[in-house]
Amino acid sequence: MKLATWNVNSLKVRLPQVVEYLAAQKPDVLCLQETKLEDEKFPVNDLNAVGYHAAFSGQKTYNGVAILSRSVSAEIAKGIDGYEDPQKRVIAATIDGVRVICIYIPNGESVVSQKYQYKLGWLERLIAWIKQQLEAHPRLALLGDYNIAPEDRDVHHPKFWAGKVLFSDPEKAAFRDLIALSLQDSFRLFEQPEKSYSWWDYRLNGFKRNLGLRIDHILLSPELAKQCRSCSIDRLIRANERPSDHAPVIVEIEC
DNA sequence: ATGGTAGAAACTCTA
Repeated sequence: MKLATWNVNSLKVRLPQVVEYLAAQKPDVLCLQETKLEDEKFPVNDLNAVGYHAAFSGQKTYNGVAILSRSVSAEIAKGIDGYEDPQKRVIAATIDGVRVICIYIPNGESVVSQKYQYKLGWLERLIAWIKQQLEAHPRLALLGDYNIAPEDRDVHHPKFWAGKVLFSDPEKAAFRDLIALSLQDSFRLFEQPEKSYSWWDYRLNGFKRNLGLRIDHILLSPELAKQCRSCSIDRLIRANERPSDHAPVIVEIEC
């Protein structure tokens, strides 16, 4: 089983690239973030036509998440249980016996911003909810744009980034809290190239200079981690014409 | 690496 995640930064613009990616990788599941589409405008028919079902939760202009899958998804749930949030950042579904949770963690803007406080509060709610979800679903995968680079090796210039949003101590602590729930960072289960990143700023020629951060992750429950055979970042997707600023991350699970 | 891109939508906000 192949599970992937990709922040597409507008599904309207990126739909042709998503269709191409589905054809190339044939993932069983593809989680999307920043679809930036109201549900009425979600391209269900285009995705059905290439063999994928879609569950989605979107809004105009900002945010928006979706789960595309070859098999029909069950128990679709939107948002974090018991947390009213007008921003569409979470969708979950059970697919082929795996609880797939697609998340778009707030960016936070900067550590002095109100949005950073929203991010930290949001993470607290997420962690409490995932703890419950793990009890209910031992085969669980948490995929998405975390907007957190967990370690120095996930950042092109850790000294420059120290204390900044995406790499501040409270954010890294929240990531460790998720790991402490027994989740494993699938990327680090395997040997990886140095300077592996999943996001590069559109500005400053970030991709060409590999000035990136690894902020897109696939965390797996122990049962799934045991069956995980590979995890990689499809960095070449970032070299497309009119690219998203993120590359997809993909895992193979033996099941 | 201390600038300024990309997307959506409206002339600005978000990332």
